[in-house]
Amino acid sequence: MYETIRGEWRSTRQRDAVLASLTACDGFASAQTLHSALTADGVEVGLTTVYRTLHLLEASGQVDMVRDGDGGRLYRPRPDDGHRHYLLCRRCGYSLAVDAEEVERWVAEVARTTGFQDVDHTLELAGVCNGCHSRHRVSPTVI
Amino acid sequence: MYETIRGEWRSTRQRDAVLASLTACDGFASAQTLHSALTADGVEVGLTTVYRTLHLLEASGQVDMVRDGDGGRLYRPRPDDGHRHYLLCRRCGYSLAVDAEEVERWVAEVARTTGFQDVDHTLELAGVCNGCHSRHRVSPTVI
DNA sequence: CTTAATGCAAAATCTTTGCATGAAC
DNA sequence: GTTCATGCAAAGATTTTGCATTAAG
Repeated sequence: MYETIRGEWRSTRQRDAVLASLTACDGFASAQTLHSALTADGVEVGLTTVYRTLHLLEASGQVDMVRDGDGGRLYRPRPDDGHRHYLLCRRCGYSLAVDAEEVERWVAEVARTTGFQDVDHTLELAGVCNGCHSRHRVSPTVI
Repeated sequence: MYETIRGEWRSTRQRDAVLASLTACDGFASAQTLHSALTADGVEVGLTTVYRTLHLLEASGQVDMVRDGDGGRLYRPRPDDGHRHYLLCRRCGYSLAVDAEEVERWVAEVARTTGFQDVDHTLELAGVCNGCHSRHRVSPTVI
């Protein structure tokens, strides 16, 4: 398992590095991307540890996770005020946090009317940002 | 590649079987689930073909795809009136189509205000249905 | 006949685990 | 010193491809 049953986890060089790296690259990054970035920077962290750390960070609410178009996991440090939704650019990977208050309310309403308990939701938006659209047809990048 | 560049695709025993099987099991099914079901029914279809057929069906808008909690793909025949969103029960896999008109409008508005082009969205709701909740704690099943 | 679909086995991803070693506290 | 974290290599799971064969139109 990934977590200490309960309580704080230890602070280690690797965990600090993963979080730092994730914070550094703004936008979303996958476990593999982070691992490569770290390695490129000469920071030695096992890929396994990156995965485990991201799980921890996600479970403790310090990072957000979204899925890319192929079901892969992408992470980003959580802005600071909880649950967020993003609009990602399909071409350049640029991401924009959007205010989804309206959707939150809608979800609550759906939960109420259907009688489902513990309803949670995932919502992801993807499009082509202004920049990419004007300088039309950039070679497709990450995400 | 999966598709004939343009134009109709051929009707085959396998494709019919996949679609029939997907239609039969209401609720969502994964490629693997369908393949097992078909095999169990004595219908011989390669797993590869199931994958390819599902891609085709999705691309042509005949089925909906959602992602389960682990990024796997689940498919279901599309109800008949386009784009749909679902509320899935985490325990039993029961699924309910929900009217997300409001969300559609919200997405359009976001697209407009951000200037992003070709914005599309994924929205998934998961909770615990009434049944599962009352007969509290059923062993977690699929999905 | 001509072109597309099938199915197998093999590859490619991405992610998780077993287990011995090493680092925190 | 205990307990937890690391990292490797290996296993899993899911999805995709190469290619020869078979079936559709």
